[in-house]
Amino acid sequence: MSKKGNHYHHGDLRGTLLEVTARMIAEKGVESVTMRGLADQIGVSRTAPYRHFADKAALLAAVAEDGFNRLNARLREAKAENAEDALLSFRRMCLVYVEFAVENPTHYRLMFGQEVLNRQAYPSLMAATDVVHTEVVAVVKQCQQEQKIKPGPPSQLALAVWAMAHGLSLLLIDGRIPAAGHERKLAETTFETLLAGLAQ
Amino acid sequence: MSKKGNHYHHGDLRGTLLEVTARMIAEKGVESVTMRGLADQIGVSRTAPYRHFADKAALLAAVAEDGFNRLNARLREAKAENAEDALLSFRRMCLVYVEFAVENPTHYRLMFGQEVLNRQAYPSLMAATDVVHTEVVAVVKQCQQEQKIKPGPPSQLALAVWAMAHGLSLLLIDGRIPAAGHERKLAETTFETLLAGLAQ
DNA sequence: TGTACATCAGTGAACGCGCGTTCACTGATGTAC
DNA sequence: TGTACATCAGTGAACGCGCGTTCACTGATGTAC
Repeated sequence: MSKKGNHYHHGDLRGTLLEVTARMIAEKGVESVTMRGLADQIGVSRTAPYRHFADKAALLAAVAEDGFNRLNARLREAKAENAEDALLSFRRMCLVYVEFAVENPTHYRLMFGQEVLNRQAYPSLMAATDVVHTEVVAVVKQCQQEQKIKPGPPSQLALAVWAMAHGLSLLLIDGRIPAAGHERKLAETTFETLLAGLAQ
Repeated sequence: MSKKGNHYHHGDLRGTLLEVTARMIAEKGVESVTMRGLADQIGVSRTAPYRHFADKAALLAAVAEDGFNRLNARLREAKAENAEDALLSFRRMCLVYVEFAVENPTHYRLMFGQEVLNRQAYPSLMAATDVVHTEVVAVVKQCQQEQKIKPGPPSQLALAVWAMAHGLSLLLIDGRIPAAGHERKLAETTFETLLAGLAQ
């Protein structure tokens, strides 16, 4: 904890790397992230990061994983806030999802993009990714129990939801829909349409 | 047309560039495309491509545009085949869309990805992109006229469709859904769910 | 409490590579007369 | 039909850059006795 004056041992370089990488991604996109630039910006030698991450891919994988964890936390939060009403949970989760993407566009792209190839090599990243799917499936099941969503394989119905959320997020992020400002409204009506199809 | 023996003038370097780039993208992904590699593979000097494209970005934009044109052609074809039944047109177009993406994953990613930044600089690319949206809107309108889709702003309903198609395509392409082989079936049931919501 | 030593997070210089692109040029083509 | 010349698609060498990563190293830390 004696940080002052200690320029040799950084204290929490790993954490700082994750943090600064995330900030660089947010500000300038993934392609702006370089191992050298990162080290320079943190004020550490260019080889220091390699003490904490085997290579650049590993660092990006960790950052992507962090993103999934944040998204998952928000999804769970949305669910918990409306624990008594599954359908409301569902609606909130859909919106929260798109909200997250719109607020963290470059990070969202990293999470789903091709910068991290070879995802098999990062089991914890894959696990974090799976949680999204699991959460959606769970809430669908709950809605089915409350008879707000038609019967059928939950994972299949959940897929429709995820596809919609993912597609809408990306179209918004990439500016393919002129929706500046009223993304929220747009997402709402879109999900209501889907929900109507899921009901019955 | 006297191609034989003429090694100086290629004949159709522009077309060949587009073709080979598309093939490289299909085989190894966009990141594998380099101006040098392209020239080498075609057997032309490394500067020759610059006679036809201002820079790499311009080449990729042209390839992306080509992709949109191919997709649009298939959408129109699907529509024309079922001109008498708007709802059938609609269904076919949805499936054709996902089919295209699954068959041309890397190309599809280029079309919607971040490799081509600065799309404003390529008006014809933007035009080709808009056609997708326009086509979907048109078929939605038609379905509304035949009272197969509920009333409401067609472009908004079309958005739900596009988002679903886009999201499903990407999830499939990126292997985030274990669906090897039965993508088609999966897409069908997913779109049916959406369609149920669009009906009424 | 003091010392010896293993451990590990840092350093700094350098390697080596592939890339996009520019430059001054040359060979082929097509058109005007 | 033959020649002069503008045009344009090619060439080949080279520039210059930023990048990820390796190497042999050194300074700080914590633990065993």
